[in-house]
Amino acid sequence: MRIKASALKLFVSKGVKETTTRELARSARIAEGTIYRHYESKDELVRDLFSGHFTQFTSELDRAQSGASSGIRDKLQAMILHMCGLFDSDRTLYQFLLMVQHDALPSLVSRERSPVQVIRKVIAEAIDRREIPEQDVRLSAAMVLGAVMQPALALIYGSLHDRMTKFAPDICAACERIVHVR
Amino acid sequence: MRIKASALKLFVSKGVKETTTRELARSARIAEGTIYRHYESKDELVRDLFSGHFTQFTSELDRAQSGASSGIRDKLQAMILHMCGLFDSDRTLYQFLLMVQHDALPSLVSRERSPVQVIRKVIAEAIDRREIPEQDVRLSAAMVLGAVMQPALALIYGSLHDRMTKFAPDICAACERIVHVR
Amino acid sequence: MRIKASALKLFVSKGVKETTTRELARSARIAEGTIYRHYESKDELVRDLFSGHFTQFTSELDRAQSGASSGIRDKLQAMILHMCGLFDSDRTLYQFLLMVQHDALPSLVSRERSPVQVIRKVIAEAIDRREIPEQDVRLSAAMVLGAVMQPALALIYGSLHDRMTKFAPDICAACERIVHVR
Amino acid sequence: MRIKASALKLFVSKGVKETTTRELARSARIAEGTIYRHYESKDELVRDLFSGHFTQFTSELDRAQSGASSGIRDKLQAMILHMCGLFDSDRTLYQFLLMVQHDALPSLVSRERSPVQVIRKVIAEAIDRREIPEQDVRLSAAMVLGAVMQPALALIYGSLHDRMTKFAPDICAACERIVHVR
DNA sequence: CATGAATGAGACTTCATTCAT
DNA sequence: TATGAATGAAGTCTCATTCAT
Repeated sequence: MRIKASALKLFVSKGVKETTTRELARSARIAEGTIYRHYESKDELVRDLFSGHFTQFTSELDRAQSGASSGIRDKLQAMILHMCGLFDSDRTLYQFLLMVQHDALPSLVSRERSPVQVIRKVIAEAIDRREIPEQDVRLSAAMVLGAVMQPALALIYGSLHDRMTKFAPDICAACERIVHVR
Repeated sequence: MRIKASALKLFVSKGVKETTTRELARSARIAEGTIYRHYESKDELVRDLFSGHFTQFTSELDRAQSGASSGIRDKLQAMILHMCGLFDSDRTLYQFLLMVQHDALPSLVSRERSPVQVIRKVIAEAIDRREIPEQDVRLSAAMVLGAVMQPALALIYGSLHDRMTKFAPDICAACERIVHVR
Repeated sequence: MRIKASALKLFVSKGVKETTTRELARSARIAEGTIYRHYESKDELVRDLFSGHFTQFTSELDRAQSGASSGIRDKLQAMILHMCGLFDSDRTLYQFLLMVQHDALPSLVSRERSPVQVIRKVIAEAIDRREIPEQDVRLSAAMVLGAVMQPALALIYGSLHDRMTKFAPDICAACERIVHVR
Repeated sequence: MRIKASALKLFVSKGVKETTTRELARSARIAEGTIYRHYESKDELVRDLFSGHFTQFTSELDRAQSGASSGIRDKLQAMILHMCGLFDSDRTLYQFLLMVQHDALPSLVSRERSPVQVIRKVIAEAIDRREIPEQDVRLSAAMVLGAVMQPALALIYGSLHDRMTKFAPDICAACERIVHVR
């Protein structure tokens, strides 16, 4: 729907609070009042948008991982490629997902089913399979996620250039080393 | 000063835009108008706060690094210990620094002198010294920073517990592997 | 529109700066915020009001003058009658026009097309037609305008009574003598 | 005193309401609080300033008039020269006196003893002496005042140039004709 | 379902005045 | 008596939300 797409773009580019309903309406080519036919409030729109995309992204990440062959190397690669691919194809959505970690949004998001959680699972299963040594799964998952997210930020703020997919191999290699593959 | 401390706490805990001057004044135990004897506007207060702490943090990180012996291992460790130590001693300030990367704040901050920049320098010098192989310095620095920042976020949002310093050794080890030490 | 009428009245009776948006809203029987759906700021409202009325008044004065037969006597009379008539029919508007000369409003108003300018033109043309002797047109126009404006002020402040139109004949005669008619 | 001189200048150049006590203090090279050692309030300062200068000006005008020989021609000339002289020597003060007629200041000023009142007296006495014909003294006095004030405004706003004294002879002649001298 | 002018609570800011030093 | 930081009432303006059309 046009509202969601406009809202996403505006929220990402100027922040949620600094996006007014007036701008939102203008950008979606609808009247201000019309927003309230679809959402009870601006807050509900925000919530809907965030949880929808967050849930979907988590599912996709999980699907990418489970679609890969059973080694951690392949699973890590699948997840990282998925994230880099999303960055390159829809940077706005990607940034939006990044926002979730910050602002006041984390409250909106379940800790149960989240990207980190998927990464944790992959690492935990690899440990179970003795592919990698015992380690603090939560810490490793956080570091892996960080090693993907921070380069994305660098791309966004211009200190890194090119498509993110180009960096995928190096990121994969680094993540393998983080979790002690081999 | 009481204004700065209160502002920092409020900005971190609820966001800049969602902190009103009224709350700020009440929290600092001053009248609302008094804010404006110290800062021209709320915006100026934000700017002052952000750039001040950001600059200081960057300098401290640089000092930590240069104080360490000349190997990259020691320098990485010094920087990571510094960041973990700051997290444990002043989590509010640390979170504030995290905000700088997101929101609309990055605009306030010079890309010239920033934490990543310090990390980049350390890596670049290690390459020059042949301690570690050729690599994309910008990418490596981003991944190292991510491997420190993301665990901090996990601590903040409660998926990781304990003092951050306890994780420092593991983070150091991971970062060394990221940049191919040995 | 109700806003303009209320604003005019209040600006005239208590001054621009001393009229608050709250009073303005109450007087126009609208909400304070509604003002800002019609004008970008209080300043814009002031500007709009002033320049609009000033321009219109200048045009009317010009029309009055050009509608009269070609002698300076008739033209002076037409202009003076127009001004006296306006005073009697809408004293508020007249006072508002007086304000334009003072306060800080003159800046808002073009020196190009103004009442004095119309009077100057009438005098200059009469000189060209040899109806009246050579003279400093700018000075004469100023004195003529003054001989109309000051009695209006006297009426406003109560040292002169009656309708202004009653004084028109005497004012006309005085103005003719100012510019040396015959 | 420095306060009065600074206040006069600021009030004239930007208006009373738009001059802040802070500016006033800075301009007078004193602390803001010090103003209140000399005046109970900003309002009192305004009142003091206005009525003081207004009274003094009225007295001077009266003195100028009574110092002249007994014909109306000389008395008019004396008054007009006095006003032109004041304009040329202290334009700020002159403008300030002009303000009195407008803004909300008239309330501050007695109708009893004012410049117009002096002019009225001169005209009334000339009528008594049969120098000039019967006429509406209040109207004539207003027109005379207008014929002096409006050129001053023209000088202030730049549509007339030169020193005002240069225009005095013409203004005198015009005023004589206004009141039917000869 | 759509519109968009109106609303009014509340945000940021200004400034005359006070008061401890 | 002078200072100037602090005050807080009041001003201008914003914006999510409502409602008559």
